[in-house]
Amino acid sequence: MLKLMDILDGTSIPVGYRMAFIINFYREPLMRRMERETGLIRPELTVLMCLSYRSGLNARDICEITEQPSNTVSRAVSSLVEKGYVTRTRDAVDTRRNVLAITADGEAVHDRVMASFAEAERVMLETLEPGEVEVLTRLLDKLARDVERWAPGQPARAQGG
Amino acid sequence: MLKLMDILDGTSIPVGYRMAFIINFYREPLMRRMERETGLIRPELTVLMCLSYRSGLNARDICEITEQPSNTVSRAVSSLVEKGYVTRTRDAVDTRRNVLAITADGEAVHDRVMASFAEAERVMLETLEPGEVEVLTRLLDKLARDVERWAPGQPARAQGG
DNA sequence: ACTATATATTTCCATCTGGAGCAATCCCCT
DNA sequence: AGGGGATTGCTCCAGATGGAAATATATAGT
Repeated sequence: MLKLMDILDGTSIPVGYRMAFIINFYREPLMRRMERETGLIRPELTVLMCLSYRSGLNARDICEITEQPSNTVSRAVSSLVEKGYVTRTRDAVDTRRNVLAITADGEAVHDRVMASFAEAERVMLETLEPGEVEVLTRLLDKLARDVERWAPGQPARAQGG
Repeated sequence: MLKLMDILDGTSIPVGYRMAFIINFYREPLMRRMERETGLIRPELTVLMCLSYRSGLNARDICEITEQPSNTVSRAVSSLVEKGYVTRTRDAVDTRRNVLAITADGEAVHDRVMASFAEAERVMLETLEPGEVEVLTRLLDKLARDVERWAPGQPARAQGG
């Protein structure tokens, strides 16, 4: 059966296409499962990840870290507050700010989701030798670290997964 | 400045996350530029790519090749027909079918878009040694070819880029 | 103190996208 | 020939998402 992968085989974007292809089959199903099982959607996970890494950020900080638009972050935060995964308290000094913090429930769901992603990655990488995984990681890291140079100015969109 | 990449550094999904990160900064800006400059959106490019590779497919074929839902393909085809990039003619034998073909204009815009993607990839890969690019391509291909084993049953969503 | 500007967050609106279901057509079997 | 199920393509609707504008608050300059 003809698959997109075969069509792409002949194109002049061997790396970009394979990566896009792999990510489509890695991230999207995981996102769907996360949504089904936890009710979280992508921007919400992104916010949880940021707050899990560093509590006390505000929405603006998260916008800058993740390069997501402010309305997306705002919605995600509101939803997470409703769900009890995040607390939002007005900053006494600058009352424009809302200081955000992850709750114990939020940490729990975050850890659960991340563990399932890790497991999916483990399965995906079973095809490769340990040495190959190491090389792949190193090369991807090199590209990712260099993003400022090659990314066309404007940032990306969705994160997570 | 703290970036998502730094947060991800500590997670247990080193490969998936770096790939997602890279793709976000590679594909999404290219898609935006394509939309701005040619008026095409992602599913439309996907259809053009299929028809450029093999003319005479119908919408169902494209659904199966790209694993996109039928309504997405249907919309893309209608839009492409309106734009003059694709022709749609009822199959005389099976009048349920619409036989699709790419036009000269369609080929032209397809080639233009793909060339710009290739150029972006070239720039992105400048960081790596030629040998590294080769290794990276080989490893990604290994993963992509193995997708049936590790992908969680249900397919992905967006293609292109 | 007052105005102008900057910043944080939210709201409004338009678009993209997928799921479910529908209408037309075809194919197989009797 | 005709009925039942499969196949093709499309429409309806709901959700996710971003751009731009609106709102509220803070800060700087005079």
